[in-house]
Amino acid sequence: MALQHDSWAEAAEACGVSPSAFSQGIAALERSLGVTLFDVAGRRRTPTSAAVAAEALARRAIAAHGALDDWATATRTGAAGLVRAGMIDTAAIHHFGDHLMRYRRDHPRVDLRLSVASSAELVDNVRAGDLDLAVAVATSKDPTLEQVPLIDEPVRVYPPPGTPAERLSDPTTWGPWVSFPRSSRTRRLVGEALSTMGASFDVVAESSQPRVLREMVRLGMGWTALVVADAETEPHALEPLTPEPLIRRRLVCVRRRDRRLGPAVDGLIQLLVAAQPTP
Amino acid sequence: MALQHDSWAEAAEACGVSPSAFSQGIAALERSLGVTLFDVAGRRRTPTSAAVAAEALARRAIAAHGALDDWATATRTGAAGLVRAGMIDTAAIHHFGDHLMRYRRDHPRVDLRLSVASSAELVDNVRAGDLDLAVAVATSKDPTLEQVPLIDEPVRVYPPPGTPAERLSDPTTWGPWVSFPRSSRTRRLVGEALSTMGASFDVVAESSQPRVLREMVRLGMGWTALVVADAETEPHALEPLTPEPLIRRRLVCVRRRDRRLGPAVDGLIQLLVAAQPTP
DNA sequence: ACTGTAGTGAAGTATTGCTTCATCAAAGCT
DNA sequence: AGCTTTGATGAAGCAATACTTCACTACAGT
Repeated sequence: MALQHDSWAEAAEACGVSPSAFSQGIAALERSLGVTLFDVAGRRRTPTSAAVAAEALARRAIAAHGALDDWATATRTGAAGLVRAGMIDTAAIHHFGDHLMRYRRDHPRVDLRLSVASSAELVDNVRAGDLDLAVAVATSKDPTLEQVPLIDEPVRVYPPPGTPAERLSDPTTWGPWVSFPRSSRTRRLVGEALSTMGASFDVVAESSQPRVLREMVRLGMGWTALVVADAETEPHALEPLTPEPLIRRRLVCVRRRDRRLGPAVDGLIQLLVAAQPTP
Repeated sequence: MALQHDSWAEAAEACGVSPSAFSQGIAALERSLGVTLFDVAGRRRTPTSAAVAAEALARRAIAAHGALDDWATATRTGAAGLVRAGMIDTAAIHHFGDHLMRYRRDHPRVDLRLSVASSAELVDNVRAGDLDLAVAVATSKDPTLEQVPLIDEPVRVYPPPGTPAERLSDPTTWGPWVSFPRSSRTRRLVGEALSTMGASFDVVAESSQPRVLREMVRLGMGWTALVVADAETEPHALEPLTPEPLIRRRLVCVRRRDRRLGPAVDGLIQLLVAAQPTP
């Protein structure tokens, strides 16, 4: 601004333009505003009282513009933005809980919203565009979705405590079962694996919460097949039938292929793929 | 903004430009910000989550710019601005008090600052540029100042109550006097008038306040010559020697000729010159 | 009075933003 | 499927804007 410079030419230089351009610019501004900003006394230009008021308003306008610029650079670098992420409970709690905390701490200007739900719901939300990314059990091929593998989790079989040893070795005698609700991807995978082994998979109790399934097994309601992280954690950890997993459940990061995500989302995804699975 | 319009072309029309220009403009904006604002799905353009954040910031910037515009029009019409006015006490109280109140009421966005002082001080301040206008006793010709006449005030002679009748008719027996301080313009004018009449003008008591001079006369300390509005108002109004005025004091509106005043100042001046002198 | 200098106007030029026209791809229709 | 319609975009051209350089005027300081 010209208010704090003594000479017209000095102010022009501060603006980085020639004195002539500065003069023309001020004249054009006065014309467009219809307000005289400077009194002319000899070769001296004295700012009018109107000029100081105009300067305050002009500074606010410039600051508002600069705020947009700042936001743009922050968004460009991934320091700011909106990230709508979804995770299944195991991922949110066991595998990526501290990663999420760390991301939150390192990116305070990112608005990270996490929703925990079942794989099916998460993938549906990603498809609808309500979620930017989801960590879920790998789904069938879908050309509109991109799935990058994150973690392979072993799923083991857990009989109720006190099950006779002869039943343990014969899969046809396994069951009955407690498992996730019918819509669960894991339940479907487990069911398929048991069928190929010749075992029945009659589910006598359901819950979406691994904690609840674990307690049911402890109470003798039935067998279950769970991810190790869900089954063998205290309190009341279960004893696996064998160390060998029944199947391996693959957790992937799902996102829409057509949607260009912001750098903030990319940053979170990179963090997830770089994360070593917590054993 | 394009966020609330369904089609790209519709938004372009709302902006008053061709669809092509709109497309180019958005592309340029995305390029300059370095942030993708719209996802392209088929021929559909879906605003990114970044776009809604950017829109909020952009609206603020536009509003700030509009505020400057509003201020400019307000200033142009005289509805807003800064007015630094000066008046001698008589003008501020008797002649223009209610005019000032009215102006304040009608122009709430005008920052009106009134300073009451002697004519000499006021004119000095106008000369220095610290006052935009002053209502004062007419001064000697000064090419840098413009003086527009406002009011002619009669100045009458007031003897102390109980003065012998034979002294009243003979100016050479008038006096002694109480009057304004030596720097006062009115005092000088009165002194000159009395001299030409052959009367002495020995001042035995001074005050810048007409109220005080009036009381001194009532207490018999001496004669005075005052503007009617100052002398003949209750309480303790004085009795004039004759209805004919000794002199007429001319109040003028003084302003610097070289300084371009804002419309707010012009409005006040017009109000003053249009004001009928309160009798 | 002279001279240096600050501010301004005029002419020319580069950049910007717009329009029109052409092109391309996605929807919609039969 | 094939055709047509339509909406977004790129290219060329044009107008407006903002900047530069250069010349000029008038103030200021010796």
